Amino acid sequence: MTASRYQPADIEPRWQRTWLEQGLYRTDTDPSRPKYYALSMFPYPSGNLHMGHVRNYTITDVIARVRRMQGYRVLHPMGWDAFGLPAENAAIDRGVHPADWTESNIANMRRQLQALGLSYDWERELATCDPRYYRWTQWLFLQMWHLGLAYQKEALVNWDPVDQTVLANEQVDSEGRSWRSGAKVEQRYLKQWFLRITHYAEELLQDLDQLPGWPERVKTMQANWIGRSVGAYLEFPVVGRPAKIGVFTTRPDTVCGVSYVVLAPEHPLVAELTTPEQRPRVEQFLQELQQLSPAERTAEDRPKRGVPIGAMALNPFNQQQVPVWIADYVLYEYGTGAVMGVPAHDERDFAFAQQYGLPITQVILPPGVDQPMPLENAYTGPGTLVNSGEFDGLDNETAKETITQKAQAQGWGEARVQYRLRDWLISRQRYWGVPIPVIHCQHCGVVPVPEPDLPVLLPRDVQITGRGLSPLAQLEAWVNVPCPTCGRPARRETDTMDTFIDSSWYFFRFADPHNDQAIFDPQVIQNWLPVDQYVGGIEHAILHLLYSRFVTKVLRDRGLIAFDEPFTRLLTQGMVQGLTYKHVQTGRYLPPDQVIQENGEYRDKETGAPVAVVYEKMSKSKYNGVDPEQVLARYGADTARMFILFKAPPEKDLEWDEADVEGQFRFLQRVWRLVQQYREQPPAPATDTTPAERELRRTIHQTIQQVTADTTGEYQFNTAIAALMKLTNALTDYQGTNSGVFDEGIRTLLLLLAPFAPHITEELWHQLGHQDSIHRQPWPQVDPSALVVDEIPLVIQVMGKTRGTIPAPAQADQATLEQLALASEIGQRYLQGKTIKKVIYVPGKLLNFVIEG
RNA sequence: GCGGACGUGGCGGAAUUGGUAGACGCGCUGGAUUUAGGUUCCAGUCCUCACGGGUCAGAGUUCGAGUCUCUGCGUCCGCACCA
Repeated sequence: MTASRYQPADIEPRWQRTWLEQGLYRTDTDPSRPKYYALSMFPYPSGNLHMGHVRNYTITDVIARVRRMQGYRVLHPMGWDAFGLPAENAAIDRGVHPADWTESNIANMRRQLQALGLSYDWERELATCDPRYYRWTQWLFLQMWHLGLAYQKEALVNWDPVDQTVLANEQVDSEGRSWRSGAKVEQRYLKQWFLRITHYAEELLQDLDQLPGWPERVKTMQANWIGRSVGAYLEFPVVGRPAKIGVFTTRPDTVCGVSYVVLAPEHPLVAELTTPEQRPRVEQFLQELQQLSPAERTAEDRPKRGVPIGAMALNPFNQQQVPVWIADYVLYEYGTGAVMGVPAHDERDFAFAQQYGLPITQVILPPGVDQPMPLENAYTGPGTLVNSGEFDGLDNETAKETITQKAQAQGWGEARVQYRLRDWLISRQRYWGVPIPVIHCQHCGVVPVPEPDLPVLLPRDVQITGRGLSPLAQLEAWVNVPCPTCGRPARRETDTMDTFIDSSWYFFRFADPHNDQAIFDPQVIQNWLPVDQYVGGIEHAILHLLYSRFVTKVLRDRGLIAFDEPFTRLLTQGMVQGLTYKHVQTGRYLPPDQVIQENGEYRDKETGAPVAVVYEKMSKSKYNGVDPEQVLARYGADTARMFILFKAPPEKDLEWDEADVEGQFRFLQRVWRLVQQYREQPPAPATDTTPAERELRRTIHQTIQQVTADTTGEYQFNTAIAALMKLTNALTDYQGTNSGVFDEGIRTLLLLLAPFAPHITEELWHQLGHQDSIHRQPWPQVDPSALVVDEIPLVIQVMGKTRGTIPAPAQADQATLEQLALASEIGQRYLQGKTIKKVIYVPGKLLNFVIEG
């Protein structure tokens, strides 16, 4: 037996070693080439790669490899989002230091990534927990501090009473429970650090239009998150007191319909304005609210509750006095934390007024209605003003402007744009994060750590118990420092930063990863950024992607970069789902070995209960995970990559299916055998090109066209691979001799397949006698002349119905083709004796005969 | 409730954007090779014996609709008292 077998376990590690030794994927910095920056969202080093990672990194790797072959200098780096809570949990659960735990996880995952054959430039690797990196995270924070974009304030935060720690909003589920302990979170007032992302709200919204390469869905989510509303700020003086209640409304046109004013329960004016008679009721109400989680309090199906606080407010537009209430449906964090209640024209106010018997005054008449009628629901549509004094008769859109202008002229208010976006709370009372580089001095206040003193190192020797204060706060030796300004005893900030800050600028650092003089050299950034193609999960549609856009704009305003947006194209890949068994009745998940199949039905092995077979996102608790290492051991990296790219388009969810994995393995085997047979075949002397060869050559160049389009335009790796399979089939079916065209076919197949299956193609390329790496070869070019055909199948339609095709000369004109069609069997059958009214001709494609009757 | 996306064979998915629906793969069926095979190869595989009919259902535009418009049904995702 001469033909060797395809054995990925042999060839893959060998080539991975060679590539690394040769520095094959070191970043090409030749400035004469166009740049391409391909980036996957870097992972949290949890210890093991999962299939989601494999999918993400394979996609970006193919893109990077194609661009390299096309002559671009490609930046394709990898690093580690290495700070975060799981490391502290490991310390608590197993007594490992977070740094050691993280380091060994990184080592393992780096090995796993290398086993996938990903073409990273490992010389640019970075980890956010490295002081050489987080020094610049601290520097970035100080820039924001100097710009007034970082500040401290008292804020309501989520407090987990079991874990004794603060949680970020995203770590609390929709029922108000901690993701880790499952405890109901409480609201506490704590002094926290914030970044003023709201300063950029308008620009973050507007610049979404600069991003045609982003999925519409992500842009919509960001726009909703920013939540721009146009309206007015209006002031209601409190009767008998100097205080004024400011409200934000999108409906200034309804101001004469105000029948009460509501403050959020947390509003500072509540204490000041509550009358002695009302105080007991108010305090009881506030206490009741304390018992509820934020999620419970704001649940929409909950009846709205409130109490009057005794004070009256004056509506300056009609001089009416209306009561001031507090109610649970008013959010302190949005707008001014106070609203005007217009029951007739706002659904929430309507419900509230009905419940408490407050007056409902209609001030907008729907079109075609000429006098107020009792309302069954709030009327929120357009109309004409009534009961509004001087504004009666105005259409309500005009009235919005007129009334806002009057408010402004009289000093009662102004036009205002309000955003839903809140400032970014970055304080974390945790150990494994970047220390916030400030010092609190009794005499000088908050003093930033001077830049030469950076980094503020995270001390190694700490007790991590998950109880009590932040671990850093307990390290007296670390906390106590002299004030940088006055030299007197002062204390370090003991909060660390949200890890989303670490990841909001890492893509800059990859361009200049070893710079120890600056966060980066602006020249180098200009040379590589923005990121041309960013790939990651949809779960970051808002958080990471919004934060990164914000930081980019800050750096731009600081004069360090000259562009507005960090990621030109964004691809959000779909989930990888596993075969999942769950009880039909209970929805409980079952391990595969607990399930038996009989007569096509799936049942619980023990109880016989019916079991549903579905695909769901892979997770330990669902017993549906597939370990990448096992797949690699069994089929090799090339098969895993091919499967994951072929099974579904990149944005769609992907169902892991062992049978399809084997299908890909079979395909690579076919390619292997094809090349082995080709090697054994003696080369034939040159002859005239046969029709079969012309046909094959056309297939070759159609494949080049298809694969090129699918890997550089709209990413459709599944159809690219389908085209490669077709080419393989065509080469296998080719009955001719070992001709020049066949040579071209084999060579082109390997070159086009190389970005997808880098190992087998490299091996076969060398077996064919090439010395240089296939991954350094230029990308095949389409020869337009190869696509030209002599004869086409012309589609014949009658009245729009396809009746078949006839072979026709490609160059023939319409009249000739019509003659051919009429003379053909199809023409005889369907057109004989009919009157042809009209003929539609699509050049090179079809003839459609429109006939009488 | 609001916003977005989507509905194509037994399954995953194709269809140059208005021009032969079902590429490619999985699965399945039959055959061949093999000591054997969960190997490989060959043939077939939308439905129908056929005429024909088919892209969730219904209507519309068009010579022609999976593709465009409207209505309905269904699925998925995001937001959810944001004034």
